[in-house]
Amino acid sequence: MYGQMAHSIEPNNTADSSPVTANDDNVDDVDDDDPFSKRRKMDGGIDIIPVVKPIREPRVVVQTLSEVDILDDGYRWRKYGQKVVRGNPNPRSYYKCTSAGCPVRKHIERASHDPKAVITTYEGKHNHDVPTAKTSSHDIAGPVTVNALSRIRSEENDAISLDLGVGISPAPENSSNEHQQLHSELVQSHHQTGGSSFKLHQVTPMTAYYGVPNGGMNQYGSREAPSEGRTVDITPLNHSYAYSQTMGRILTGP
DNA sequence: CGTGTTTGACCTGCGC
DNA sequence: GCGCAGGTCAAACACG
Repeated sequence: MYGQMAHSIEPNNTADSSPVTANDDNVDDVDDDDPFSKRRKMDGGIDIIPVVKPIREPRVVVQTLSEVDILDDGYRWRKYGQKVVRGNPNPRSYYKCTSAGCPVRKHIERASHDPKAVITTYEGKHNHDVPTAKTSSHDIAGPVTVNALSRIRSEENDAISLDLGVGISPAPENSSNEHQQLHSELVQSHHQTGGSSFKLHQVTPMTAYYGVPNGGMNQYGSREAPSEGRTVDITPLNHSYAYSQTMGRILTGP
C-alpha cells in the first residue's frame, strides 16, 4: 500500500555531465516523431548532437510506500530497461511514456533500506494530456500520484514548474480528470531555489516536502536517511490503496 | 496482431 | 587509459 511519498523536484540541474544533453527530449522541440531518436549510434555517421544543452529537465523524485512498484499516474508507460544499480539490490526499471513524441521518462526502484519504499523518478514533461486513464498499462488504481504532481507548481519562486502531467495543457480538467481534482488541492509547492533545506508544506491530506538537497547531493536526498523524512503524517484516503499512500514527499534534487 | 515486458549487449561519462 | 556504473537499445518473447 502506498503511504508516503517523497517528491523530489529537481530543477533544471545545469550541466552536470549530461549524457542527456545529446539526446532527447529536453527543452526544445520535444515533439519529434520518434521518441527513440535519441542516442544514435555512431555508425550512422551524422551525429545530431546539439552542441550543448546544459539545461536538463526537471526531475521529480517521488518516494512512496507501496507494495507495487508502479505508480499509476494516468499515463502509459513502456518499460525499456532494467538495471541493478549499485548500493541497491533491487533492480531499477526504466520507463518511457508511450505517447508519441512525449519525452518523459521515469525510473522506478525500491529503496534498499525499505522494501516498501518505492522511488520513482520522473524526468521531463508530458507534452500531452493524460490519456484516458483506464487504458493505462498498470491501472492499479487509476491516475494518481503524478496527477497531483502535475499540479505542483512553484507558486512563489516559480523556479520550477512541475507539470509532469499536463505540461502544455493548462486546463485538462474538462475531461474525466476526477482524480486530478481529487488531489488538485493537494500540493502546494514553494520551491526553494538553492535552499538546502527541505521545505515542508502542509497539504491535504498529505504532506509533501519540497526542497533542494544541498549542492548536488544524492538526488534522492532523504533516501539515504529515510527515517528522517518519514515523519510525514499521512492520512490515508480510503480510496484504492494505490491512491492514498501514493502521496508522500516530494524532494527536490539536482 | 498490437502492445508491453524481458534481457543481454552496447554506449557514455566519470573517477582513479 | 582503464574500469566501473548507469542508462539505453533492440530483438525476442509473452499476453490479450
